[in-house]
Amino acid sequence: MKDKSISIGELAKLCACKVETIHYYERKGILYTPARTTGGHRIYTESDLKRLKFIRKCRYLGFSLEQITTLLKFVDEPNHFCGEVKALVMQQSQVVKNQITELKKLQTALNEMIVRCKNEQFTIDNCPIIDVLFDD
Amino acid sequence: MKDKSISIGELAKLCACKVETIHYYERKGILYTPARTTGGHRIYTESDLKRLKFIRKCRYLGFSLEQITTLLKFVDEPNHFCGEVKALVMQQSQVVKNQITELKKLQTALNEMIVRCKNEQFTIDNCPIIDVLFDD
DNA sequence: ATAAAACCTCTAGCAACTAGAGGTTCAAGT
DNA sequence: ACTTGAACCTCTAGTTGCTAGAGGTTTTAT
Repeated sequence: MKDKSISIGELAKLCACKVETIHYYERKGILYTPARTTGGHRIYTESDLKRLKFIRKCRYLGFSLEQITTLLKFVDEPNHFCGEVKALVMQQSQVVKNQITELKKLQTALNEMIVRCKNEQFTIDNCPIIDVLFDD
Repeated sequence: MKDKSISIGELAKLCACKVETIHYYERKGILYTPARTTGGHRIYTESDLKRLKFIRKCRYLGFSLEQITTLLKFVDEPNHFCGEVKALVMQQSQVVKNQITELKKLQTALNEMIVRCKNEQFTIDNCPIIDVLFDD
């Protein structure tokens, strides 16, 4: 019997998330509703663990729960092709690329502001940073 | 009279935001409660416009409304120093820097996944991307 | 005068959780 | 067997920064 049962607390620890997050995923239908003890506590299996780890890894990679739902559908249903997965990953890669581009612009703007401030003892009236922020 | 009055709709257009966003900022206390017409419509001034543009620019730069509240306090109150502003900007710069670092890691991971997929006709059972996502 | 656009307030929704109240069950130690 | 405390249960509401809609009033243009 490799399918030993796992409590929700253990599962949370193993996946580095909170118990409430697991509840939340269950409510959202992204995790299967697990078996229960007679007292009503949730009982998870290795396969639930695998699924939750998958979800958490995807979240880390920036996928939305909606995208993850799609990815899991690919996994759960037969007759899906690698290309469908690849398309999703490429889309996400593009999103991340755009985010990086935007953030680099911000970084430049912020750093320019910082170097402008020659004297930290100046009052706000003479603060070149504030001036920049007020500029159109 | 340079202080011509501005309607909320005009203000929204001038600041490239929605009317509801202005309502929201007012509720949050980040914009002053404006004068009203006898009928109850909000009347804004040039100075409100300047303030909202400041807020929007800060938002674009990634500052939270809480941080913006602090920045505006520096502006509104006397006896603040440039150094306080600089500290906030430097903090934000660091946040952005960390975000970029994280996103670059994600980008690498995603791109590695993409190049692994040699054949888009493979079914999910043979999908190396899915394998990666299931890996610890 | 009328019609349409713009405005008003209030409530609820989004993502992806997080936190808390108030109560029950489980596991370990005696 | 009993007790205690940790872990669990459900349910509701909060977070951030808006956005959308209902249902009604005011303003503006013709």
